[in-house]
Amino acid sequence: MYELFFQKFNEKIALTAEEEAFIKQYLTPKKLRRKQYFLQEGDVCKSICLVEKGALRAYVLDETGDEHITAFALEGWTLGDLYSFIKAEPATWNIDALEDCELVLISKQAHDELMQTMPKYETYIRMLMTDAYMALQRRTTYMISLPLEERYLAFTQMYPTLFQRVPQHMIASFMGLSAETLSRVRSRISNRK
Amino acid sequence: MYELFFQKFNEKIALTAEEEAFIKQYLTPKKLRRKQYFLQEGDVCKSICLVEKGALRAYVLDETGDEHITAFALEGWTLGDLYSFIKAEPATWNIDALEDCELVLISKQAHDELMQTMPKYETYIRMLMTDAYMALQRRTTYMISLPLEERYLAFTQMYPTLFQRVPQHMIASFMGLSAETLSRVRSRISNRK
DNA sequence: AAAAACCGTTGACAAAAATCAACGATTCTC
DNA sequence: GAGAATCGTTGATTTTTGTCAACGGTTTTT
Repeated sequence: MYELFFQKFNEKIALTAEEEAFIKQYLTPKKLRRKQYFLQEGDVCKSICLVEKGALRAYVLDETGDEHITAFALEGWTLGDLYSFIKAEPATWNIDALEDCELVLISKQAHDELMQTMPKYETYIRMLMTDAYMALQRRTTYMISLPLEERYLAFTQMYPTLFQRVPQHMIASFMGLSAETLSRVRSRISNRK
Repeated sequence: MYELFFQKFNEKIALTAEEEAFIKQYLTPKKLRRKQYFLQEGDVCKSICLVEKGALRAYVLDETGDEHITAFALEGWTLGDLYSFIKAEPATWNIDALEDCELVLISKQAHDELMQTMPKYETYIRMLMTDAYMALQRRTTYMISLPLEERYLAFTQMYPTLFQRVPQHMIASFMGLSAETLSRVRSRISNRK
């Protein structure tokens, strides 16, 4: 159990068997069926999760009830409404399962205790945050600076697995486009080759 | 010297006078005249900086030579091309001074040594990253989910000082809009009141 | 196994944003 | 202090994107 969680951890910071056992005490497994919520808007995000199996998406609803996808998570990725998790305020994001999922949960309490007692955990979180920030920065830079077709190609290269696995209208939403526009962007790209 | 740097640090993690003195050894002051570069695309970002006085902007150039502003920094903010800084790869961002500036620089080497030797520094950086990530996440969420007028108002509230201090066409660029469109958005907002 | 929901694409049209040009009013620069 | 550059706005036009509707082909649900 928790294979991917510790694989990802060890890629950043090597852990001894004892350290792994220590951390395991703070983790909780959770299974989620397709379409089930991991988090609903208004609730406090009490845990962040790592995806062992399956796929999640995060989205916000606008005033007309339309969904706008803000993030995805596939195997090995970590997801949560970070603002809500850190500040213990109501979440603005909804997170639900695109496929049946196996998750590893770290509760806020577990997170705080690990942060206090285990320097390696803090280092891991720091590195995770740094990587997440760099990735989001790149996404944002592409959003404002690349024309649509280049942006789509850049995103494809940034998240190749994701784009194969997730319906295109969700990719469109993630990019801030209508499904029809993305479909036309794709057809323009294939015509120009 | 370094007043704002240590003020910001102490807001997160309280430092003793000895600890401040220790950190000071790793810092370098730098003055920058308006329009001077802090970083140019293609160079490796060897330092991140905290702004003691003045204002910076970061931008990328597209294939037609147009600028797209990716970030600003006012007094107390930290800025750099993080990806380039961490990975020691050529920067994709340009950073220059919008006003005459006084900066505090942390070189990559200083950063790495502090990270190794001083747990409080790592904690500070972790918190800085976390805050930066949450802020960027909010910006990204607004970008894809809010209609233009609401987005502008949300950004105004998110960065009130910035919006007073920086020319509007740069705000437009930061939001991924043309200057003319932002001007019209603003006039629509004032007319509806 | 049948019905329902979902998916991606296309066409016609409407709405939104970019572009180009011009203007007066600062503000910088020399 | 004069000339040049920058700034924000507005109008006219073009381009881009969203919206609405329809379709055939999946996949899900029951």
